[in-house]
Amino acid sequence: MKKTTALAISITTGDARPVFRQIVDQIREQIGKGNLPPDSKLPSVRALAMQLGINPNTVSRSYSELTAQGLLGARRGLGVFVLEPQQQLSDDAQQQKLEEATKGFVNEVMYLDFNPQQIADHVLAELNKIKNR
Amino acid sequence: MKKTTALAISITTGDARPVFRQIVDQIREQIGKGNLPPDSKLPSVRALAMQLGINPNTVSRSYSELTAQGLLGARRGLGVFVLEPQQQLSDDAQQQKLEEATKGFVNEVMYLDFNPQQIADHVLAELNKIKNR
DNA sequence: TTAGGTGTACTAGTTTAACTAATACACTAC
DNA sequence: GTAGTGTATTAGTTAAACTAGTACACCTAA
Repeated sequence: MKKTTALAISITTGDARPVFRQIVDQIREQIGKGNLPPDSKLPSVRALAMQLGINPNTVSRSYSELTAQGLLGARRGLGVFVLEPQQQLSDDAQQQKLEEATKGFVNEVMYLDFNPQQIADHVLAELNKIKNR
Repeated sequence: MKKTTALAISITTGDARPVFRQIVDQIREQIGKGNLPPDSKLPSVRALAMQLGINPNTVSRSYSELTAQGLLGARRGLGVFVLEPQQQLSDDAQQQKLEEATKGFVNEVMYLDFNPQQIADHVLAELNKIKNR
């Protein structure tokens, strides 16, 4: 039987993001870094809920969102697994997503005392840390 | 007497961001693009509230936040003005802000079918559009 | 001095998203 | 049949966001 991979995530009180969003973001990050390879099994919604001290429905919501994004696959009676990377969005939708994300990011960093090249280099460095690219 | 600069912003229903946050972000963007040069006068909280169909307290909240960020200066009886750019954050706080913003951005774009260089180039292009850098 | 326009602050109420709790059902492997 | 798994629903609570109303302090022009 498939062994569950430990999930090194936590909830931060004071984080502006809702709890379910924090879970979504951290799991994406773990997958992106290769700490959760395809086919690995995640903790059950009840187990992760106990680990994080939250309600199983909240965990289920996070898993549902990641499933909708194509990162996870859930099977009743069996559990939740990391999927092989597969693209859910059309080319247009991806371009739009990139535009939107970039706009938000630029809005956050535009007034910092870094020049554009420094910021772009920093983004490139962080992206290059993601193993599966 | 100083003339009020028209403010080309709007509220988007369905946007996940709260209304006051949308206003903050759009004013930052207008300033960043040079559409609101230093010393220009923004609409009063009552006028902008009417323009956007929201409560003056909500506008006041947005203006307060931008004032705290050092982008705007408010004077009772006179109005709200764009300030000369000045840095509010220490070097460490700026570095931290860049790390945090980059992490969020990377989380959003990591699974798109673009390579790191493409994404970094796109960020650089958007940053170079901001005139005051 | 007054009127009109400006920002700021407070109280009270409403709305809505997020979360919890409980429960029940469907699926799977043993 | 049992234990463990995901999924869904209902009901309740909490807190953030927003509105409405009101009042006060400041500023300029007349």
